[in-house]
Amino acid sequence: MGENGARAPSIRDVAQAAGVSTATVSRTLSNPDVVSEGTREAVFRAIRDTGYIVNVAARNLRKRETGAIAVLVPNIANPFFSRILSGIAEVMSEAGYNVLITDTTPMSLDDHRFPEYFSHNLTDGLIILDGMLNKDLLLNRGAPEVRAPMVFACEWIDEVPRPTVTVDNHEACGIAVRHLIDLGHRRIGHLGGPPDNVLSKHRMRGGREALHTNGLPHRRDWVYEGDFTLRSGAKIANQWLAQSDRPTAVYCASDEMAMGFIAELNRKGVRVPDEVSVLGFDDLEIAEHFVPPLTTVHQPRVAIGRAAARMLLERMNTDPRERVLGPVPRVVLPITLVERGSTAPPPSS
Amino acid sequence: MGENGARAPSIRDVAQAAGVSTATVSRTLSNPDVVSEGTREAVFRAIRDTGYIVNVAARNLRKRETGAIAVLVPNIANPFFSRILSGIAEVMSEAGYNVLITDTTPMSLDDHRFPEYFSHNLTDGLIILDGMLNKDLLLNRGAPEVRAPMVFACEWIDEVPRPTVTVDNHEACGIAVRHLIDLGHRRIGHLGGPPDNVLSKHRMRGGREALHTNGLPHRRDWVYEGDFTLRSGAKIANQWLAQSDRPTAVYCASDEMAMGFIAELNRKGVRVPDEVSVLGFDDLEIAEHFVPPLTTVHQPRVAIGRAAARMLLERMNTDPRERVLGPVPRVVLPITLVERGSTAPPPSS
DNA sequence: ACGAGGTATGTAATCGTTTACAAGATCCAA
DNA sequence: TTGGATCTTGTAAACGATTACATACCTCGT
Repeated sequence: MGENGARAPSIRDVAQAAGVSTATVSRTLSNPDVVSEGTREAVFRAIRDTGYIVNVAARNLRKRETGAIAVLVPNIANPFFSRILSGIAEVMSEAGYNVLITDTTPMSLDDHRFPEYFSHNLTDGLIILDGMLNKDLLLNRGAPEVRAPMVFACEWIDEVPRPTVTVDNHEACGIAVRHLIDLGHRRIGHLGGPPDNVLSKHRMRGGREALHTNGLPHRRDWVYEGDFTLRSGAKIANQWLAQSDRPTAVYCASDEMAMGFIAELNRKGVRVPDEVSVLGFDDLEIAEHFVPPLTTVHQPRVAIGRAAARMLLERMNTDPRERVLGPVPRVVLPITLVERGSTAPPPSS
Repeated sequence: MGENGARAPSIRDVAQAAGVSTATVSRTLSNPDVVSEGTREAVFRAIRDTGYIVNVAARNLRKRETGAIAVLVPNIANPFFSRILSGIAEVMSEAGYNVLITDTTPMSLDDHRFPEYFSHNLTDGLIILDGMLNKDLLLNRGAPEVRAPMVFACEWIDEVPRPTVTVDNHEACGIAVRHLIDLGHRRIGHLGGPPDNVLSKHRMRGGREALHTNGLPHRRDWVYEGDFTLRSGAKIANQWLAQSDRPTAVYCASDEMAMGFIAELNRKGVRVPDEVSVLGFDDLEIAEHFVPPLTTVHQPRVAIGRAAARMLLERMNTDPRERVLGPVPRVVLPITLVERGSTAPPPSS
């Protein structure tokens, strides 16, 4: 690697240039008030002259903290996460922390580099948005009280008991289904996410129970397996079209699937909501601007981010022993159904 | 902070448990082949038993490299960036690097924490997707040969001479406008991005020149100022509606604006492309699934990410002196127009 | 004039690794 | 048996900051 003699100026160079000790330089930087005015000026001038930037690695090593947290996102391509990240960034940067985002998808690193994230010296804490991480990696890594505290948001892993911020996915889908029933639908299907995903499971079950409660059938051939993406929504549209006996309404595990579904139907000349009602989940920015505007379950995404950040902050400030022994807080944020244009009474047929 | 006696096991603990020196442990980890089989096993066992995780801060300090790069994104909420990030992550993790993403929006850090990113000890390199960063912060920070190499992608800053990966925005908008002209449009408007953004400028000018070349007017009241977002597209729709003398086609500086524009018109009962043609820019995932499917300028986003990553890798491997003295490479990737359903001949009126 | 109390600075240990160098062991050819 | 190679391991010096502690210098009341 391009190693040659040149080195970035260190605190020593600054000290020398300012005619003081390194301790004084350090103090000037971290606590300007304790040094005399003359010294302070000399040090700042020396910093400017030398072009000094603190060596973060050295500081982190010595202080045993980094001033940064990491967010592990399953898929940055999913616009769902962006607002959550905003919420996190907002609270965290106010608290003086840097926020580093990592996509867990390309993590072939998994076994190698991954554990280092938990080592309390790359970051001071972790917010995990990915419920599919290897749980052994998360657990079997030495005493938890010496590891960086972590909290789950949105998704979680049942076997890993950590603080969690979620919405009531179960309840949400109950509300969604009830909305469709209120519109007069009796034949209700579901576009689900990947079957091994926690959210998929809860969303599926929530709807199923609501159907049961209302004496409606939960038909196997009316639940379609997708993966939260636009593309899978479009694919399911074709499955739906191919059926002779179809639901008149579907509720989806994500807005993207709902939109992919609608777009593909549109292309095939089937109008939403005239011929079939579609109900989304997430309330992405675009949902309101889609054609037709999407009826969907609104998740308070910024609030989720903020809550997760605040919870992490709190965990980072509690004694590790207590953190391990104490209860595991869980906060559940309220969702709301926002009715727009993609749902309507079933075709009178 | 929750500091108590407990400490994560260090390499010393492992060495003791395995009955070897710390040097041997270190070697076992970084280069297993040089130690004898017995030792290797003992060390690995000790690592397992103690739950040891390497202290990244200490390693970074000593090795003077971090094995990570940072990507500075202006706004993660913008789905445009996601595929670029995938491209970057792909080649970077293959090269053994971690990718850390930071949103520059909430960077009140700006003056304080920000420069540390350039200090070659938080990351080994930088990919900057934000052309609005403070250029003084980027430049006036000591000798460039001791700072982390950086490359721009998508956006850039003229005053900061660094390698760049872009598309020909100017040309792209020429093609866009020509497409509209070919369809028969003579009254062509533009939804632009923030006026101080590099991309906005180039996209605007490219279209204007094509209009000139074809003897068509570039009317001030037909260029609308937005900020790349859905919301601004919707706002502009209302401006358009309020005009008595309107363009019959608009080309937009982003897909989001195009979609916001279309959705708002739709809500007001104006159909696209029947009454007005709309041409986007970016070719987001959703563009194809929008109703109507968006005609738009396709940016090879994954390729952009890959190219930027490869370029950074190359810069990180060239001698710092040479890097500073040598030429500044620029790669321009080809764009294509993808014709879908949001453009059509003007209303016959 | 003296000591207490306060302020400003310096000295030096420390954080947990990596690695140049030295040294001990083993092996084999002469 | 001896003298290199070759392998394996240990010793100890970095890396560049922070901070507990010591020290020197003032100020001021008595």
